[in-house]
Parts: sequence; structure tokens; C-alpha cells
Amino acid sequence: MCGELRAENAGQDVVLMGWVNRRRDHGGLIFLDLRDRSGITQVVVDEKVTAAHAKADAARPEYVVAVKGRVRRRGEGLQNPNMPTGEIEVVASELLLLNEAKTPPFSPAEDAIANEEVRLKYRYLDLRRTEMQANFALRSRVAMAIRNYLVGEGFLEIETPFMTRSTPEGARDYLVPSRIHAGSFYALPQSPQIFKQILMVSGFDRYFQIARCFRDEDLRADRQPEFTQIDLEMSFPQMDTIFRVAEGFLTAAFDAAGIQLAPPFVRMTYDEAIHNYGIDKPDMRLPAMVDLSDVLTQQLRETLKIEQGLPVLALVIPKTGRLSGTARKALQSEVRHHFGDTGLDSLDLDRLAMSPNQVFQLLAGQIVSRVHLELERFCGDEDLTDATVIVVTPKLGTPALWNYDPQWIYKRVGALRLELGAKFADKHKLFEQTHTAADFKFAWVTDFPMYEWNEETKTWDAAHHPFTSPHEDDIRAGRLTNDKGAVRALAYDVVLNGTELGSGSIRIHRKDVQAEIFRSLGMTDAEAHERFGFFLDALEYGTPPHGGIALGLDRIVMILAGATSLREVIAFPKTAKAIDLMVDAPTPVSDLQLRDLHLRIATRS
RNA sequence: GGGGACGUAGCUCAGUUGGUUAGAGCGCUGCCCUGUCACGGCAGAGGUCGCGGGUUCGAGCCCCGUCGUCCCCGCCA
Repeated sequence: MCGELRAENAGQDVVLMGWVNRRRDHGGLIFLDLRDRSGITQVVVDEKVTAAHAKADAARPEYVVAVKGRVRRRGEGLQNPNMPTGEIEVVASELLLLNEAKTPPFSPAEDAIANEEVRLKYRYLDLRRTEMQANFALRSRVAMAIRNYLVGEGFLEIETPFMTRSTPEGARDYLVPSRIHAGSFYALPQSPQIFKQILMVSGFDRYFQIARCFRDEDLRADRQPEFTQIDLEMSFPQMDTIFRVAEGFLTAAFDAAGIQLAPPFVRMTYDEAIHNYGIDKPDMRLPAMVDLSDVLTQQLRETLKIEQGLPVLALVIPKTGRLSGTARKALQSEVRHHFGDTGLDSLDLDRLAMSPNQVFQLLAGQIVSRVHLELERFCGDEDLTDATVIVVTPKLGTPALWNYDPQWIYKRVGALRLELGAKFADKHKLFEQTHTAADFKFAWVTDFPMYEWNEETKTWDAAHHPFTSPHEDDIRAGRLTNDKGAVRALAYDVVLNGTELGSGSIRIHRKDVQAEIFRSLGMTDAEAHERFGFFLDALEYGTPPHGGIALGLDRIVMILAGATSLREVIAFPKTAKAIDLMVDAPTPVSDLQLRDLHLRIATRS
């Protein structure tokens, strides 16, 4: 193939087929760079080879050609050290134009890339680009590594249906109308959740699937309406068993990308994540928030007009260098703007330190030493003078604040931490990519809350999904009925650099517990039976304890490819409005099709 | 549903305070060229300034609406 020939192939007769990447016409001598997915080779066509030369003359970029010729080692000074095949060239004896090509709207050979609208419309051209070819080669390798690992661990790959039953919880379903049953619909699966649990009931012990999932929600850079999960489930697991398996296949996946991970990953509870990072998917490429609550005594809070009893938090952004006066002021106003009228404010540490008041000086000293401690924990010994510190305080007597619990402040400051991280990342090379294990900060977050208060419907919803087992202790303490907010779930997320890669849980395997959970979610027994009767039935026929996890393959590959959008690692993705610009989907359908499906379009906008 | 950015030649973009015939680079077409590799030289073609309306003597530029792409919030068990 085009990318494979080297100096040791000199003298060999070869046939190459590929696309014309570039053509350099010197009159009597024409150079064609021939490209296929393995790489690029230079072909030389001399005018003495009349027929071939005429064809090379007619050839244009993106023509598909076949070349017969001999590999020749390039002479001194003619070599191109920037190309893997730069030491050789193929001297053409015969040339065939297998197919012509219209002038493409953008060139797959260019480094500069066109806007996404054009790229997506002509996706087949975009996918010819070296970068995209590399992304999909990587994706294939990663998927293969995961398959190999899981099969090696005794997992069985089993497919589950795409056309299934709508479940009203969770995301919006994509629906498929039934022709045979007027007025009824299949739903595309949001995940194979129930099927994989049933497979455990069936005795399949260790199941996995690289499964397509569908969710009809609004898109983001890291969210597509159809996406691929590495879905697995096992019987008789401890949480640790599942962590080990997931760490195992992630290690295999990263190995396929040339990165050696060193599991086990860091673990923290949900409460710790919120307290230290203000978010349930911490990005640990930045230092944690520093809790200064105990440094700010009651007395000091009164003087500084800081609310009692609420957390005071410091953020530290390393490697920013010493900020100029203007930069500090700009930052200050940015922070103000970020918090708006929430009642959060920032304390000027420098002014505190330079204050003639000794109490303030002391306080500043205490804050600095606390922050320094975190910085040391984070990256050995980092010079604090090179970092920027922001101290966030809840202002005294801000009415709105009275309703806010500490969690709200943690989350709010956590959001600022990420915003500033992103801002300084570009400027000061905060996340320098060395493409080694150190760039990839994994964590397990455990003990998620079981329930989430839904302000809209004034009900408790399942935070993960309703098949998640609550902590044994919380069941025994009766919290399922009288203290839902405190119930912890046996649920866990695996997080990488602030992105949720996947989540899972130990499931409920007893019918009575499952029924009680449904009831606690406000479902009557009749409703539960109507929706999940088949599942409750299955639980009664000898269900093993089981649990599992599902990880987003697209997101894993995206991060490994260094991309910031899933569209770079999905061959035929959809736009932010869920449109496929190449095939132009979705489209209206004919009245005949609608009649077959017993559907009528009610409104057209 | 809400907020923001963008939309000018095939592509990437510039276009001053609203003022004559809307520009550049790349690409494309033709001719020349035997050592290029982002080849080079000469000549040339190419525009519904996203679309619709308005203000104005005059709109790429101002106003209103609309469509599309991207990012974020809501949403995503």
C-alpha cells in the first residue's frame, strides 16, 4: 500500500492504487502523490513513458489511479525527511485512471479544514483526511482491545433488541410506530439495562456488548442522539470486582492508544467530590478547592461581613505566573460577574496581606499556608507565587443566600474553578499534553444519592435508575420512606478529566426491594406491574445478585484522539439540531407510509 | 425553551464613518517548465454579500424578522 514502501523495497516492481493527493507538473516530469489509508507515496512519471505521462497530465486531485512501476531509492538531496516514504519513489511504467473526480468543495489533502457544515455535507471527503482516518483506526483498535480483554475475562457478547418497549423514566425515547399494531410504538433503547439484568437472571454470568443507545435529548459537543456504550453486567459481584474489570479494559483500551495506565484509580464518595471539587465529575488536572471555613472565626466573619456557618472556599490555579494589576482587576470583575447577585463574593488576599491590621495579616498567612498545602498535595512542590488564588465568601445578609445550603456554594465555586481552569489552560499551558498516563486523571465516584428532588413535579426521582440497589444500612434504617434525601445508592461513576465516562451500580435482585423502590418513587403497585410486570416476575425466579457498568466508547475515543467533539470520532454524526447533513435526515414520509403506520400529521410548522 | 458567536468567490477570510466597478490567499481553467514534495512562472474565469422585509438619494455595513452551523444553560433515569 501507499504508506508501506521503504528504502529496502528499492528495485521491487509494485502496483499501487489510491487517490491523487497532489500533482506537481514539471512539464517533462510529473510527480503524483498517491494516497490511501496507509499513507502517501510519490510517483514519478517521465515523458519518455508516453502513455503514462499523458494520463498523469490529465490526472487531477482525488482521481483514483493505479500505477505499475519500480521502487527507486531517491538520490542525495531528493529525499523528503518529513514523509515515512520519503526515501523512495515509484517510477511509473504504466498508469491507469480508474476514476475521475469533480473538483472537491474542499481538499482532503489540505491541513486547513473547512467549516463543519461543509465537512458534514461531504462527509466522505472529510473522512479521507489523514486525521480522520487516524481517528477511526484508533477507534477500531480501542474497540478491539476492549473486546479481547472482556472475552479473555470470560465475558460473553450478546446482542439485545433495538426495537423494544418505551419506559417513561429518564430521557425521551425515539419511537418506532408499529404497522401491525395500530397506535402502538416500539422504542429504541436508551440502554440495554433491563435486558442485561434479565440475562443475569438467565444465568449468563458475565455479559457484555458494544451497544448502540438512543436518547432524544438536545445535543452537546459530547452528546449525540445515538452513541455507543461498552455495556457489561456480572453476577455475584462486589463493587471492587466491577471496578477491576472496568479498570482492566480501560487499561487495555489506552494501551491500544500507546498509553500505559496504572490502576487502581482514585476513589472518592459523592460527598467528597462535591466538597472538594464542587461537582460529581471532578477534573483533577486542577487542584481541589480549599475549605477555609474553620480559619474564618466567628469574629473574623463579623468584621469581614461574611455569613456564619456557610463554607468559605479558596481556588488555586497553578502556573499562571504573577498576574499584573490590570489582569488581577479583570479577574476580579470576571469573578463578580460569574457570581452575579448570588451573594457570593471574593476576598482580596493581597489587600488582606498588606493590611496594617495584624489580625488580617495573620488570616492571610493562614489562608496562604492552607492553599500551599493543597498545591503541594497536587503537584509536589509548586511555587505559590506562580499561582493565582481566589477566596470565595458568602456575603453577610444576602437574602437569597439564606435558602442556599452549603452544597449549592460548593457547586457554584466548583463551576468557577472549571471556568477559570479553562480560561488559564490556553494562556498558560495548564493542561500540557505529554500524551502519557499523567495527562489522564481517572477517578471513581461512589455513594451517589439514591433520589433526586424534582422541583418541577415535586416528586423524588431515581438519581441513577430505579433498579439501583440502595445501601443496605439505609434500607434497614427505614430511610426509603422517611428520609429519601439521605439514602445512598450502590452506584458509581468513572470520571476522566472532568468527563463522565460511564456509570453503573449494584442492582436490586429481590422483588420485595424492587417493589418498594417503585413505591418510593411514587408508583402504585398497579403502575409498576403495568410497566415492569415482566421484570418483577423475572426477579421471582431465582435472580442472582448482580451489577454492572456502561462506558461511553465515543467519549473514550474522543479523549484519546485529543478531540473536543464526538463528531470527530463518529463516522456519520448529527448536527446540534440532530440532522444528518449528508443524507438529509430526518425527512417527511409519504402519505402511503403514514397510512400503513396508522399515523396522521396533526400540525406542520 | 433560553443565552452567545458566526454566515461575503469552491475553501479560509479582509472589507474603514453607509458612498464609484466588493478584495486577498488557497483552489480552479489555459499555457510554459526534468527533481518537485504546500513546486514555480505567466494569463484568466469565478459573487443572489444566507434569505425576506425596512430605513436611506444610496446598504455587505444600520434596524426588524427568518434560516443554517457551532458553543453554553435547561434537558440528558
